[in-house]
Amino acid sequence: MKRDSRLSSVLHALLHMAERDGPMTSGELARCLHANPVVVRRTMAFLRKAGMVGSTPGHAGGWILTADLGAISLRQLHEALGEPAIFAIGNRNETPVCLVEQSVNAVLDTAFAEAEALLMQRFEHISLADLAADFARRLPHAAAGED
Amino acid sequence: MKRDSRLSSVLHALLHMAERDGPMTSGELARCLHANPVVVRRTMAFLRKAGMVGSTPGHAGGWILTADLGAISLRQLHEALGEPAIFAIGNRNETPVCLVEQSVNAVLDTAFAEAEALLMQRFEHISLADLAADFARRLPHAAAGED
DNA sequence: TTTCATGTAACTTCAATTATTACGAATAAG
DNA sequence: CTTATTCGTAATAATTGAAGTTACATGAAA
Repeated sequence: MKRDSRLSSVLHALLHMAERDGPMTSGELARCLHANPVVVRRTMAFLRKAGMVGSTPGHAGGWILTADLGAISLRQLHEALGEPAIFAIGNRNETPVCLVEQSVNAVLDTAFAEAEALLMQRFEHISLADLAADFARRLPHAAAGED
Repeated sequence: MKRDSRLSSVLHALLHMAERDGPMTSGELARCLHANPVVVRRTMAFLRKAGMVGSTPGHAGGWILTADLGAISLRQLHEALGEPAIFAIGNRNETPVCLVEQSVNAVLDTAFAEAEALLMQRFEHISLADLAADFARRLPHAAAGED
């Protein structure tokens, strides 16, 4: 299965945008992410709908942050992306008639729900500002290194 | 992405086997699971390698449990299946040069690792016997209903 | 008006499980 | 011994959703 890396991508993109004065184009972001510009636009469109970024076409256009780094949590980003499925493991049949399978589903659902709740709780308390701070700690007082 | 339902499948299969005196054929299990007999054999082969079930070919052959229900935990089953990826979400690049992306990966890895640890802890303490007990509670003292 | 850049639609590619077909090997019944 | 049954496994398609690609329309600024 191919894993969804959009959350990882937008975090990377937003942090690069935060270190930039003007807008960044899809092409520039794509080069940072080693990705495709169309995919970048497609993914960033989700964040635009959520009011986190803005885009302007034409000369000197591109993408800019429209919210404070401290006001954007990983959870909000996950939601902005449409809350994609977190787990690659799931029930074979979500609405079984078989009582045995109902027991199996109930037990697995409970365990996965607990794990998801923990993850969302963590995501809730991590903001882009936290990530930026972590990045600053990694900088060995060299010039801001791009990728 | 297509979700992996093998853990769910083998739980369902093992519980049906537990309620049976003799062996169950791949065809019978496939009918229970609404699945394909070849897929059943392929999946059950993992559990055979782990010593949880046995198979015999030919007349009156099929699959039998070779371990106690209380001795098989969800965690052991997950391991027997080769510990497939749990999350459908992941980093875009696992070995980034970019310091920004390293921060992103570190933060996400930590959160996902915590969620995985919780899930594995739950799996460790849930046995097939627990599932069988849950199933018994669901039975409205009707005849053992098959699917 | 020309040039960038976004906005999208319409594909193709990719990855991993699941499904299907086919055939060989082993076991037990007759 | 022959036959029916059942597992073992290889080879190939179907499936699903993200990611990549191509193409073109739209909008903004020089």
